Amino acid sequence: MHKGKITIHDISKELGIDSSTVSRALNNSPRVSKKTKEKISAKAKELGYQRNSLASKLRTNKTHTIGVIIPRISRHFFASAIAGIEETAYDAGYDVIICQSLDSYEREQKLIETLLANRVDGIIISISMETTNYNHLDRYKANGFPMIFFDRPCETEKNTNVIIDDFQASFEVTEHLIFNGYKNIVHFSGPQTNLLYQNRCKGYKAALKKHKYPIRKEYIIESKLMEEDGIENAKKALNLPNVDAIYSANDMAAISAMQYLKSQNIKIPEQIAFAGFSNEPVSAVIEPSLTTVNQPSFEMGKVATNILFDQLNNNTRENKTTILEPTLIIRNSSSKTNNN
Amino acid sequence: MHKGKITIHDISKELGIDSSTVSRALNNSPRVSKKTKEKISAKAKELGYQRNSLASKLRTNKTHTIGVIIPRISRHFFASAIAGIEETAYDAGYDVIICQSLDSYEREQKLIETLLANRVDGIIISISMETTNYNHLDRYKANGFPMIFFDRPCETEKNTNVIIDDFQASFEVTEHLIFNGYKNIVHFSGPQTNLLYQNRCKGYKAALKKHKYPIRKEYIIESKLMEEDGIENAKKALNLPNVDAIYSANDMAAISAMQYLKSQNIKIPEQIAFAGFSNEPVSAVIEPSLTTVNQPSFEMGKVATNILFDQLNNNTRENKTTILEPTLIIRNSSSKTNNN
DNA sequence: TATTAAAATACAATCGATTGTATTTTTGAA
DNA sequence: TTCAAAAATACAATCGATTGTATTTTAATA
Repeated sequence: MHKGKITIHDISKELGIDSSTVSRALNNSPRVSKKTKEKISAKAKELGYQRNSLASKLRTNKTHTIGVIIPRISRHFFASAIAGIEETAYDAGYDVIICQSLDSYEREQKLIETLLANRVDGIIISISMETTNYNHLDRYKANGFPMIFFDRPCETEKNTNVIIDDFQASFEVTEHLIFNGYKNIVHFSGPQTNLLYQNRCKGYKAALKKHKYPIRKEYIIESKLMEEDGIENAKKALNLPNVDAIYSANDMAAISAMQYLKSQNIKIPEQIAFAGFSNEPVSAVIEPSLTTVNQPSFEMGKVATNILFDQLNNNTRENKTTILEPTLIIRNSSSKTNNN
Repeated sequence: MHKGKITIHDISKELGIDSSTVSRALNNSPRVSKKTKEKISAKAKELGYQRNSLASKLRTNKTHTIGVIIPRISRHFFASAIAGIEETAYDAGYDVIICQSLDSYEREQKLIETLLANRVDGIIISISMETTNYNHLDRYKANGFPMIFFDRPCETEKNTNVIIDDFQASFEVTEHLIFNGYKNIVHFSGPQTNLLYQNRCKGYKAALKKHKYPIRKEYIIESKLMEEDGIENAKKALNLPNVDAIYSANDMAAISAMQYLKSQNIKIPEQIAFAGFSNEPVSAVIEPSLTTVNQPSFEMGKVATNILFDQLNNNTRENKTTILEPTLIIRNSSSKTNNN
């Protein structure tokens, strides 16, 4: 048997009913009588008919598909956001195509092209760390396609962003460390080309400033915050004088830094306290458990998707930024007492 | 501006060149002169032409897309397998559509339908835990589409599977525990409808048998091995006499069980030793670090994809099972001595 | 029964790209 | 310069489903 051989025309011929009627019947159009519908769907089943979505999408110019581009699916935050996106999308009868940019600009560009070529109805994207210009996105948006940014906002003028208050969360984490008596807090920051990491860095600085602590450039270590960066950063931190706490802009780097310091017999939090960001599951398992910030990832996915559908249904392209509230999760890595 | 408005016909009109020539030029056909190609691609760029893949796929009956269905993207094993799949696929000029079944049979069924409707060239799947019949898959395969099963094999007669030697790995884990002096080993098993968990269970039993240890039904606790199951299972294990080790058929349940036991002040591995399966990253971070089995996930993805391409290119549908070798990773949760 | 409105179905064009065949243009050899 | 071969381009059908319009059938009313 050949690939997806059966078409509405096969059904049409077998029954002597025009293919337009077959199409309408399969789409449950009121223009087809009940009796005919039954005959058609019975025959469709008999022949193993499987609609060709490509043809349908081509004709209707509607794919009922949204594209999602994220840095990597293995991060809990993104996996959870995708869950939120999929739930909302499937309820609305939309399919979701998940793509990972692996934080590569080139790949992100290609993915956009592919999604464009496949005529997705809209895109939800968390831009890659490498992305510093937005030409590839502008071109897409110029076509009038809706595009929602989440987690990592897009800096250019008019965009729809769904983010958390990174500044505020970062401020709270830092202040939490300060309240617990830590004075020389190193910050592992991400690429400053990205607004998200800029904001987290600003929050850190603002907290120091509020409490009249000095802001020292060398205490801000910039990297891509991958696992290996955490170790490198930890080494750098050890070479700085008096460091008694490290606040990492993501959990990944915090975890590997902690592992490294533990291997060097440095006590956490007694000698160096820790805080991370994102609440990856592993942060609850490591000892001491890692103080971090929980982002409402699932909700973010839902919100982003709903906004996308709003824009699609009302054919508007508003440029609002929606800010969701993160929560500080205090665990054992950041308090001098009470460490079980 | 309207959606993806520019077509080859627009270019055709503007230049007074037939659309067939435009199409050939854009596909770099030798039938079009260099000069014309240049004119066309310049105009295409100028107009912001974006090929409509849907039309192309419809016409050629080739989508250059493969579908991947896995239980969940958040599992490290699957994320890593996907990396292997994507790398291989992209090198061959194929797109990949990732879908998660969330271990639901119903969802898996729908996903197959969607992929079918979108005429993917082939499917790579790790079936859901709930899946016990294969009608939805058979129907797909009956159409002559290639389908590769990985990790969780398909039991029905003729299939192409890429799996690891679960029996052997499980046997080794269990024997490792036995060698370390553990005598009453509980096994957390997954749904026995799934060959994978059957094999892991068999390996466990075989090791006990070899060393003349009794196989006790109540020592085999079956569940879906989710996080919450680990806790439940741990409670059950505590009610059994003399339990001194737990071997869980996945890391997830092992980790949550360990966390629970630790909260009950039970010493690991002194009182109860642990071993898991899959080598989730968290298993290296928990204390004590968890002995587990590493599956060559990335390689599995690559192998599965290459087999798929073989079948596509040679138009064969062989039914081989490829078995990859897992490795036992011995950490601190399973040895009575040397626990740092 | 005749007439007409409503319901059901058929016809035909279309979505955008591809591709076999036909035609025109160019090139090169005689 | 002439003509065949080769190169370049044009024509037209096609993939499978959808949809506006036209036609036929059925049902309802007078």
